[in-house]
Order: sequence, then structure tokens, then C-alpha cells
Amino acid sequence: MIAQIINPHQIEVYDLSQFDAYAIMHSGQVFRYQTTNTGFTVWSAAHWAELRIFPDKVIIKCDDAAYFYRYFDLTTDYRIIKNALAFPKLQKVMEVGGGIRILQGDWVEMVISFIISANNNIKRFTKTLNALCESYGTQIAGHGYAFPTLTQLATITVADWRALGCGYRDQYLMKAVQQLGQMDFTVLQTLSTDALNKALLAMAGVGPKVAACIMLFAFHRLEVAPIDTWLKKAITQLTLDEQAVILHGQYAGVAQQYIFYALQHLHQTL
DNA sequence: ATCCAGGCAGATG
DNA sequence: CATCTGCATGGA
Repeated sequence: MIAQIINPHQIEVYDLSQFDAYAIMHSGQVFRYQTTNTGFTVWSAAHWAELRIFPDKVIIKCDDAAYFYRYFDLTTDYRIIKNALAFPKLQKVMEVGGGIRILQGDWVEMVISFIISANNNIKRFTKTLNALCESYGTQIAGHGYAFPTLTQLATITVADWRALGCGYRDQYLMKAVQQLGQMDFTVLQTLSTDALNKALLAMAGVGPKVAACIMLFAFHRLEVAPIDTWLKKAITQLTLDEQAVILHGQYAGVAQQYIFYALQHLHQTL
């Protein structure tokens, strides 16, 4: 058993070989989190969770256990995925990042976050995202701020986006918020990955890489690998087999996350 | 100071 | 279809 819902506000995770809270938080798929004495606090949409890390388990205290059971993808056995990725250089990055899981993020939050992420650095756009929540999101009593709802996002002007530090992306964000209002997650969810990709590419500020991030981190399309500046450098270092896994494999997105974490966060070489 | 950051849009071959 | 360029902004 990977994890269990103890009650509506608590989850316990038992298999830490496939749940590394530190690696998950630093793998570039969640930007609203804080380190605490015992672990992390993380926010998603209007929800919050406190992760307390113990030697043999992680206790997740949260506002909605069902939400975070899905968010942390706790029904998926990552041992199966890692077996499918057992190539030499991937093995090396899985040794340090093998506890990463692909989160099921809120799709509006992922769209806005990754539009802001383009040609930006993580430290800076994380600051922007937190400012966005504090300025336009609803305060959660004693637990920080929610990500702004679509209604709240729609009140933000071009000048406001600029003031948040979004730079030239302000116009993209204005239009993307409008477009989000005309899209339906439950419909998009039913689309093939190819059709979903096309739908996402129609949004302002969304190109191939941002669309891939949205598909992986909000639609859980594990076969989609966002190829960013880090992966472009990495891919030439991989064997042809591994390149095929990254570009076309069933778990390309997961493999990509292991590589991204090892390179970008741990500054390892392949 | 120059280059780069989880790239994209628009223009030009 | 592929390639080139401008773009806000702050950190290295």
C-alpha cells in the first residue's frame, strides 16, 4: 500500500521509495509551497496541505484528503513506471529523483503559472505567482491564499499584470484568461492528447513547451514530455534508446521530470 | 557588464 | 516548413 486516507483531513503515505516530498516540491511542477520545521506546506487552487516527514511515513494534514489523494497521484504505483524506464542514464537520475510523482494540479493554475514561466526563471516567476495570489486570491483563514478564481483573474488589468512582474507576458495573460472562461475542463479531459494539444496551443502565450507542461501537470498525460532549455541540453547526452523513451515513450513525461530535477535542481550531469 | 531563465508570437526565407 | 528576432525583468 502506498498511502491511505485516515480521515477527511489526513492522509498517511507509507512507501517513501515512491514519495519524496523534497524532490516533488523541487521538481518544477509546484511553485506555491513553503518549507516548515517538519516538511512542507503546499497550496493548490483553494486547497492547502501540510506534509510532515517522518523516517517511515509522511503525514499529510490538509483541508480535503480526497483532493490531495488525487493531487499526489496516490493510486499510481511508480515502481512500474520506473521499471519501464530502467535505462542506464535514466537509472542514474531515478536514484536521486525516484520519489518524484506527477501531480494533478489545478488546470487554471497550471495554465497561468506556465504562461508566466516562459523565458523566465523559477525564482522570479515563483515570486510573481505568490504576489498574484496575495493580491487577487481569497485568503484561507490561517492558511495563506488561494489561487485566484477565473472570476478574480478576470478583474486583473494589463497594468496589474505588469505590476506583478509579468513583463511582456501581460497581454498574453489578459487574453488567456478570457479564453479560459470559454473552455471546459471536463470536455478537454476527454480529448485525445493530440486534440488537447491543439486546443491548448490556441491560447495566448501557450506554445509547445507550455502546452506540454499543462498536459503533464494538469491533465496527467504521462506520455507528454516538456522539452525545455535543460532537456535540450540533456537529450544529446542520452543514448538513442533513451531519447526514444523521452520523445515517444508511454512515460516520457515522468522520465523528463527525473532528468529535469537532477539537472536543474541538483545540478548533476548525466 | 553580458548572459540567461521550464519560450512565444510574428515576420521573414 | 524551418529559422530569426524582439521581448520585461532580475539574478548569476
